[in-house]
Amino acid sequence: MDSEAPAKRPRNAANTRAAILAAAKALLAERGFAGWGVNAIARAAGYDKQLIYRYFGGMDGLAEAIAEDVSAWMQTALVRPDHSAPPASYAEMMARVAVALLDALRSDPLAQKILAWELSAPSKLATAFSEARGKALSGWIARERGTLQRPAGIDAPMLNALLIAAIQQLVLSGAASGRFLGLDLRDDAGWDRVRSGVAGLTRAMYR
Amino acid sequence: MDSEAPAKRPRNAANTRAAILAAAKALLAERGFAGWGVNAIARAAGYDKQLIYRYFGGMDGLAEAIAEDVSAWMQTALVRPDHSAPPASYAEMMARVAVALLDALRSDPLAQKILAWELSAPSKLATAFSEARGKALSGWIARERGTLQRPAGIDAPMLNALLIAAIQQLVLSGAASGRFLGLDLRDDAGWDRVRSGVAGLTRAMYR
DNA sequence: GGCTTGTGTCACTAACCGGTGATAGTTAAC
DNA sequence: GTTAACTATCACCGGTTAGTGACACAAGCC
Repeated sequence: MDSEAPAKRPRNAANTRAAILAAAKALLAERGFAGWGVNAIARAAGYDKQLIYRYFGGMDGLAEAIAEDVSAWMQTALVRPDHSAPPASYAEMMARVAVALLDALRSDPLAQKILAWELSAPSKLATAFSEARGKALSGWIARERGTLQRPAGIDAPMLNALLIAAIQQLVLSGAASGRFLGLDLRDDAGWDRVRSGVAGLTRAMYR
Repeated sequence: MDSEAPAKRPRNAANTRAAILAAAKALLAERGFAGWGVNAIARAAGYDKQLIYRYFGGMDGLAEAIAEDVSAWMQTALVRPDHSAPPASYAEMMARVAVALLDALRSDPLAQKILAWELSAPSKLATAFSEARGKALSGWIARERGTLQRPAGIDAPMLNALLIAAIQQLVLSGAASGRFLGLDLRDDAGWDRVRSGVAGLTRAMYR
């Protein structure tokens, strides 16, 4: 019976730091940034909040650590699946990138919460993440583009920004309320419609 | 010298109610929903928070009152300026609607904060406002469309939703951080670029 | 053995939050 | 003038927050 023993954990600063970081990320992904603070995180991690100050220097440092973490993950996540045929045109390439971004965002509640945070309040985590995301995205597009000709006479960066903005907004709205204007974003059928809409829109842009 | 007199205000329930409502809206528009609560609102309005409970039944009622207020305003705000020529094509119509929506949203911090709130947490104010906004928008488009032919073979509601989603996201990002991906949204030059991008995109959609 | 360093917990503060009951002051009806 | 209803304020409650100082314990070093 070890039910009475206070569960002697081995003391290890690295492990503890990682556990706090994981708990902070999980809490942010689950419940968003409302009520995201030292008390809740320490409680969820099972450690005293004092350790958040000791290992991260407070919430700001913790937020930075999360931003680094997520950014690093994103750099590796945004890649074309091996051996898939390279895109035949700029329009085709952007259509693929857009749909891939949509699916990646939709399956990542943590990124959603950070994006929503970005829109609600300027913060260290938000801006750091925003810049990292921008770099990862443009690097991804540049890699995918390869030697493809960018269409002439068109403000392609602007159109791409509009496309990505639309995707972000739809993912955030879908996660928050399950719909956007008339669209039903609660099940895969709705998202299939969005995917084909995004693909069609991209081709129309660069036709 | 009335500097010592406690500024005897005439007692008037209607005035007080309006003052509280105005303070609540102003506070929400300025600082967003973080820290938006009875204490801050009562302090800003210059009345005791008890009156919020008496006149609105609490924060929920106050939020509903704001939603009604903003919805009513929106119904009247989304109209084509008098005597402007009716649009010649569906594409032209949607381009105008999109740019008008962009400008309207951009000049309304309160609507921005409510939209951002919608994305962060489901709430009565958010959902009520969301539905009202949807109705106002579709009504507006229907009115503007008049007898124009909707393009065939195209999922127009989907494309319009993407367009509006992009606009919303850009306005929110611009207000929060002044930029989106590579775009600079801090001054009118950046927004001019967005406007022409939106107009071009709309025409490309419905070409 | 003793001692230092690192790890983790506890207890406490001051400030804020939403919410409520009692009370004072004003107005209006009678 | 008296009384009743309305308007507004105050003082407090329990709970939560961020942040800090003091303490207990473990590991390793000498």
